[in-house]
Amino acid sequence: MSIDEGALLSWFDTHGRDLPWREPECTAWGVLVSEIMLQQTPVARVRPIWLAWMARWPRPSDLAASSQGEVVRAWGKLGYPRRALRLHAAATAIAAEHGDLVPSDVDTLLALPGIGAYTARAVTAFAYGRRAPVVDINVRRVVARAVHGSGEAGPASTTRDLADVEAFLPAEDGRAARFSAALMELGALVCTARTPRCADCPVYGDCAWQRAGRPAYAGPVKQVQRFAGTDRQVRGLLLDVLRGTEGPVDRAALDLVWPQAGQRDRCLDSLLVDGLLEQTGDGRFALPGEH
DNA sequence: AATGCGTGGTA
DNA sequence: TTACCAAGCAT
Repeated sequence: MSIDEGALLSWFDTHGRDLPWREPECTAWGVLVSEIMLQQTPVARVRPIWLAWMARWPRPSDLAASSQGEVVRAWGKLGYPRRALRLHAAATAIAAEHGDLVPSDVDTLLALPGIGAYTARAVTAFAYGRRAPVVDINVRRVVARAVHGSGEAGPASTTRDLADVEAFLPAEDGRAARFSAALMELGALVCTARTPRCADCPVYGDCAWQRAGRPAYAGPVKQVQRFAGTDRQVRGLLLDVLRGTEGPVDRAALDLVWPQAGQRDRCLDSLLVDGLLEQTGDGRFALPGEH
């Protein structure tokens, strides 16, 4: 079983979103920045930050010339701010080792910080129009349904997931890249996790899940991570204090954000270990490089 | 392989 | 309101 390329691409032409990182004039650096920002963060929240980011740092070397603190501040509340540090590190490596040009081959991209199996292939495909299986949660869900007839994707397995898509990816570079973008878009707009819009689906007629009578998902239930009360929440509150001020703050200001001293201290320490915060000579705390 | 890592919109 | 969900990565 496969996916009808013509039907999918025709649908993509009509219904694909106009996103700034899909514009023909968007650079490979712009594509890379978008892919990092979009890791676990919705398009609507990424768009304004991406626009500001690209206006301020149009090339990797521009970002590399800024401090980590400025980059973390510009990241704002996109979440998972370690991504901002990794992007800064990747930009530094690209500027220093790759002539300020984002690499185009998967293995070179994989060697950069913050770039994994998905992002490396997304950059290869979307920035350079090369053939590479691009597998994110949207693609895994579409494949699970349309190809395997399962209600949702099981646990991720890079090797298996890549092989799944490799099997039906068009052979030619440009067509493969466009096919991948369309497959992701279908998962994002139509073949959604909670309430799929099957009536609007361009591959409805070939969908294995439909043909099987839309059986309920029988695989392992994936645990939804709690947030309230976790270290993630406390780290976010601590970092938000620094984002909201210019210079270093003293400990008392950070003590206000969370009542439990033990957890607070643990989170503060982990932020220092991660390099998201630094301690000044007089014992205060600052974003990295901002003191 | 399972877990930790932010944040906010939606049903 | 709570629970789910969002273009993953590193360890």
